[in-house]
Amino acid sequence: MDLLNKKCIFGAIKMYFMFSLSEENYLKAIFHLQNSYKNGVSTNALAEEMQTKASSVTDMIKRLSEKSLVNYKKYQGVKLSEAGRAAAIEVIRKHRLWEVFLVEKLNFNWDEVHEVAEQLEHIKSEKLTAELDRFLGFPQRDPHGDPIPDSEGNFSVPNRVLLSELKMDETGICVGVKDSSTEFLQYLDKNNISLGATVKVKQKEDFDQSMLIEMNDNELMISNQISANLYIKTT
Amino acid sequence: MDLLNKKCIFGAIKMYFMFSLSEENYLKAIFHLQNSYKNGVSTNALAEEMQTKASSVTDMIKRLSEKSLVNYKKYQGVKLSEAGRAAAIEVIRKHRLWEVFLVEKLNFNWDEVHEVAEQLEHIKSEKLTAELDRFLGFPQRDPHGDPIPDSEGNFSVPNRVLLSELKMDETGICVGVKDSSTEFLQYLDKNNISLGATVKVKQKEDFDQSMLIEMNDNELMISNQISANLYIKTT
DNA sequence: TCCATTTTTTAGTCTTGTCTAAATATATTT
DNA sequence: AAATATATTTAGACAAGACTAAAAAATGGA
Ligand SMILES: [Mn+2]
Ligand SMILES: [Mn+2]
Ligand SMILES: [Mn+2]
Ligand SMILES: [Mn+2]
Repeated sequence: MDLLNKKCIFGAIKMYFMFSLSEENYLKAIFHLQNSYKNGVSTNALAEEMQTKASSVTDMIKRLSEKSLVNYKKYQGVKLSEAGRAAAIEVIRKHRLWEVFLVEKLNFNWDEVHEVAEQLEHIKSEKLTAELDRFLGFPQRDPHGDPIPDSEGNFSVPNRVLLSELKMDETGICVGVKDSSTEFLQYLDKNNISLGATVKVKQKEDFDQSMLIEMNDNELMISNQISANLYIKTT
Repeated sequence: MDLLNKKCIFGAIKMYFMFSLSEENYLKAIFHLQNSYKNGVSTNALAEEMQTKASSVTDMIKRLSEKSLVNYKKYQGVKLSEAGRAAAIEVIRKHRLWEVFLVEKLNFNWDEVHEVAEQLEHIKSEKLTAELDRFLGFPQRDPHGDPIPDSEGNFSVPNRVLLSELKMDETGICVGVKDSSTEFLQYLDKNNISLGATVKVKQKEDFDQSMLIEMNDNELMISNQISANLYIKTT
């Protein structure tokens, strides 16, 4: 092993905790997919998520497995180890903190932050992350309503449901988006749907699940594709 | 040419202005070395600056030359093209803006910012750079007194001399450091030498150029190694 | 159970950026 | 002008991370 010979801006000491940009992205993707793939994330799912080929995924999984960041048995899918989970959460923490920074301090709209945060999340400096967190006032949620892990990796799983699950006449507060794509967020902006606003389901169509909602004294008809991507805290 | 096939977070449009982390670091290094190597930066000088081998430098120079970022003839050293110079200045602009951010907003000391800025300078987002600049109030100098290029790449070459060039009884204001290493900056902190302070040369030793200076009602003996790394604006 | 389809892995190639060792060009002495 | 020393380039190898094509394993009917 010549791990210690690798160049590292922090010197040799922290070597074992440092991962490449690509490794970090895979860890993050596995973390997110583990919600849907409880007993092992499949190679194809990971390839889809990473916008790459299954063979590339297999290669990377082997490397991550070699470093004990994932548990992997051939053809059995992959799961994060404790170390892998911790590394993934650290990257997610940075991603979301930077998103808050971009929106709160640099006049970015919530639909513009993701791709820049994808770059910033890989900056390596414990002090930077800690100070950024403090500078932002230890935010609990990112601009899309997702929880921000603290420096220990702890975060509260938000108590929320999808708007599509609400029944007629139920109300709640819009607290997050499931889809953070530019397209979806721009649709929401255009239709005055924003986090923090109160929603009421005025009508619900059995056939296609489309619903008429009320928001800020405004009525709006939305399809299931929309309501299934909005998180609501019921009141 | 399959430039357009490369993955790029901005899509294909900006391809021709995007360079790899390594390419950017080489461009920056050449830019800095051009001050001392007016008629071409030598391979060895570049290898020394980049902490790598001469053969690796030759390889990279060929790639940069292929992309018209440098002008290169075998054995003749290398010079930045206009495009290469512009790219280098853009990276330096980002580096210095981030250094200001770290010191002004995130409680970093001026001896801690460099290695983090080395990472942040490669983040690609025009909006991010522009907004960071605005957020910081369009600073003219970084924490080490170096000029920050504006969005057009223009910067004022500061009117300053080295403290070592001052004669007995001359005074000035300390406006920058030539060496930004942690070690040097910590020495300065320890001895209460900071940018903005007034200096007076009280004595100068002909033999070794060491000098006795006065700063904030304090007298201090410094060697030539120190005085040759402090920039002074004479008053 | 056996066949067909899908999923996953392997084998071999490519690019970027690095390295060592060897060859060649330039510079400095004598 | 040689001879020597130094600087630079070439040749060949390697690692990370991607790809394509082909092989092998798992899965889901009939
Ligand atoms: Mn995001
Ligand atoms: Mn987000
Ligand atoms: Mn710096
Ligand atoms: Mn600086």
